[in-house]
Amino acid sequence: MPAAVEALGALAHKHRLAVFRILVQTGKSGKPASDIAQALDIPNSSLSFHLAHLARAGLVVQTRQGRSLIYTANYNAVNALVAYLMENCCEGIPCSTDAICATKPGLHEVAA
Amino acid sequence: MPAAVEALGALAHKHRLAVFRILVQTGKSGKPASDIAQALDIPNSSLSFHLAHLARAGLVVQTRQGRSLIYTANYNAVNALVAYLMENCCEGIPCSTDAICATKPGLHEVAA
DNA sequence: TCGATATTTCGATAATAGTCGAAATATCGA
DNA sequence: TCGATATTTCGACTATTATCGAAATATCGA
Repeated sequence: MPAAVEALGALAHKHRLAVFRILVQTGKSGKPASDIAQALDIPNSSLSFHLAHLARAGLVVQTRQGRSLIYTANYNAVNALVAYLMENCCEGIPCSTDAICATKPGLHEVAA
Repeated sequence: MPAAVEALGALAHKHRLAVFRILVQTGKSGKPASDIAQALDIPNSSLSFHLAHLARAGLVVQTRQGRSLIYTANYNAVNALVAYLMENCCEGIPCSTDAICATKPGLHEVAA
């Protein structure tokens, strides 16, 4: 799963991790790039680079709304990542494998 | 939490992710460096670099056993990472925050 | 269509990370 | 103590990633 390396690499940066956490906390309504840039206080071109990185890894989804591009966290990507990390954990000793968030019907589902 | 960036960065590499997953699957008994090197087919010096990276990030723990150094996965580090990623998720809409593995009393606990 | 707003792409530069052979360190058994 | 085994540290090189200003693209309202 080279996708897992890409997702982890996308999160392994101060600014990108901050962006992702903001979007996780915001929920399915998402935030425009401008709001995020203001929150982080970095140049637009730098933010754009990081948003593209997160999107390429499937961790965020971009949708246009007028002149703004709205970014939303993809919770399922995190679930998949954790499932992959913990796959066949611990020589068969039972572990919780519950999804962290978002995959239960009726709760804030986001396209995978 | 710069520790989260460090942990994510430690996992964001083909070889280190493979090492970590092997140790997750091995459980608390752990594996010596030599076994891991053989499984991955990379030079000792390269593996040593990656193991040190994982250890620095708190994802694996090293203990000596004779001439061998045994490495063990630290499940709690992953739990902490996921908790941090999903903190205050989704504008208060309820989410599962169960630990993935290893923090329940009686099940394969590893020092944090 | 034009000017303003929102965001991305480009290009150059600076910084960090990965690779691997060779030498160093630690432990063991004889 | 000595030779063998297990692993790490060092050093030099290459490759990848981050940064940010300036120019390009997309959308809107008038």
